[in-house]
Amino acid sequence: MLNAICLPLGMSRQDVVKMDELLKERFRLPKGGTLYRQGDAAEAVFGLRSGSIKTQIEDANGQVQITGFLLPGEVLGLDGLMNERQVSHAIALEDSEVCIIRLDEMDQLAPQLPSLQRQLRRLMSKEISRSHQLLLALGSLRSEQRLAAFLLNLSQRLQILGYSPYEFILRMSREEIGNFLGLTLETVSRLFSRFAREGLIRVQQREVHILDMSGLQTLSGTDCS
Amino acid sequence: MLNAICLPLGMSRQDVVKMDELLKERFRLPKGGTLYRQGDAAEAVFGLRSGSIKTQIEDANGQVQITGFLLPGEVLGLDGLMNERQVSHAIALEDSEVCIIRLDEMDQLAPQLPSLQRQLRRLMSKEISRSHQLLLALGSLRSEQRLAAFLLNLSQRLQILGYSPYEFILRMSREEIGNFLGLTLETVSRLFSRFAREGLIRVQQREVHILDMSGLQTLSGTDCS
DNA sequence: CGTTTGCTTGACCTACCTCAACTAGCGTGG
DNA sequence: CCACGCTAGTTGAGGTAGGTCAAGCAAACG
Repeated sequence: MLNAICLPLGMSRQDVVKMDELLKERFRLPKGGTLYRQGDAAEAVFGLRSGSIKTQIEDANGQVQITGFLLPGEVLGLDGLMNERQVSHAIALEDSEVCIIRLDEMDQLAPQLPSLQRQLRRLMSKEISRSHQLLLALGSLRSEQRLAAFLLNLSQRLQILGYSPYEFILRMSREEIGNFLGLTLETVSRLFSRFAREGLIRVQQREVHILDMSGLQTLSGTDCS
Repeated sequence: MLNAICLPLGMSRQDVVKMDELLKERFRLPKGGTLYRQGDAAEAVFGLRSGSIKTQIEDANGQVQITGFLLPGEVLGLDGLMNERQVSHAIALEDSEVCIIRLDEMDQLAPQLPSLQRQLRRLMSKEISRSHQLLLALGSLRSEQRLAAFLLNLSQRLQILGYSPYEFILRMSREEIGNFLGLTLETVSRLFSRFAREGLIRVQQREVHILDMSGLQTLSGTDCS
């Protein structure tokens, strides 16, 4: 049941049993703790079981870009499989728990578990298209649209996890949101205030209430799909 | 020899022979032709053998974002493996030739060819970190840095293919470059003129000569790595 | 050889950034 | 428990990078 959180999709009963082998290894990560750093050896991917984690890359000048905020059930470390080196940092936004999926173990199980390979492929593909979506946002949406889309995305993912899509706690700071969306913290703050003033949301510190979901969708340009 | 272009890295001799099976299917694509469209069934990935291709996504409002310019030896369609549906368009920038790698065929070969799976994994991982890099560019670089980085990246990839890194023909319009980098065509044009004025490059229409590689590197912020 | 398409350049504008001051929580130690 | 300091967030004023609009030009194309 809980295993489903790690690599959830389309597996037979006995496959899941075999999977158990892979997922036996767990790891607790305190708030602010680093799961891995850019340059580390990458011999595993990680399934987030609880908590939340940000991933970020850093260029030669120390310029940082957050590439994702991960929620339980999501998988990280997929970008490190190219050269078995991590190319990003993964930092816990709150106390978190991950399971470790070692690649060599996975490859040993592969012949008996073709669905596992396909599953990993699907996850990687999803991450590719997710970051392409993000490119669209950074490349061509205006600030208000970016933040609206960000909130809606978060809301949706929390709903999938069984939480209310209408009220939630942001695990990240304004600065982190801004960095992620290619904006400054001031702009993010102003937008929160403005959205609240316009009755779209209610916000108090990191607690967000979505009052007008379809209003946000209209704003983000996501609704007419 | 030419097969190496399709899935090049780290394979034994006999593995390559088996690979041949997979790659027998070729396809010619005229300039402007569409290899696949968003929504198409995705049962294969494609290796670009010659020419160049752009990939782009389109949102509900028709907003387009180019996510990549592909050169020979590079693989596309990796973002469609999530739901066996293409999530992007692939359009030829010039007459091109692709080889087709069907996923079901690949999965059949998988038991005999574990390296193939690993190779695909590496390619997908590379695409993930490439788009994360791109996020960094769109999120936090200034226009001049983006264009400089773009030119350097192109130059590098062409050099790997055996072409001169100092002079090449852009296969894409100013508008396409602008869209890719999150800028307008006017800004791109102005930057080309400015780079030329400053002696960094010589540019005449789509023909680019890089005169001061390290100058470009300094500008892009890539040099001090 | 005219038409179309892509590129350049200029003038102006605005969305977002920068800088700065102020405020609210929140943890810590006296 | 309060006072203090610290960090995160808010808000304002003003500046600027890059967008928009518009005109002109050069290649490419039928």
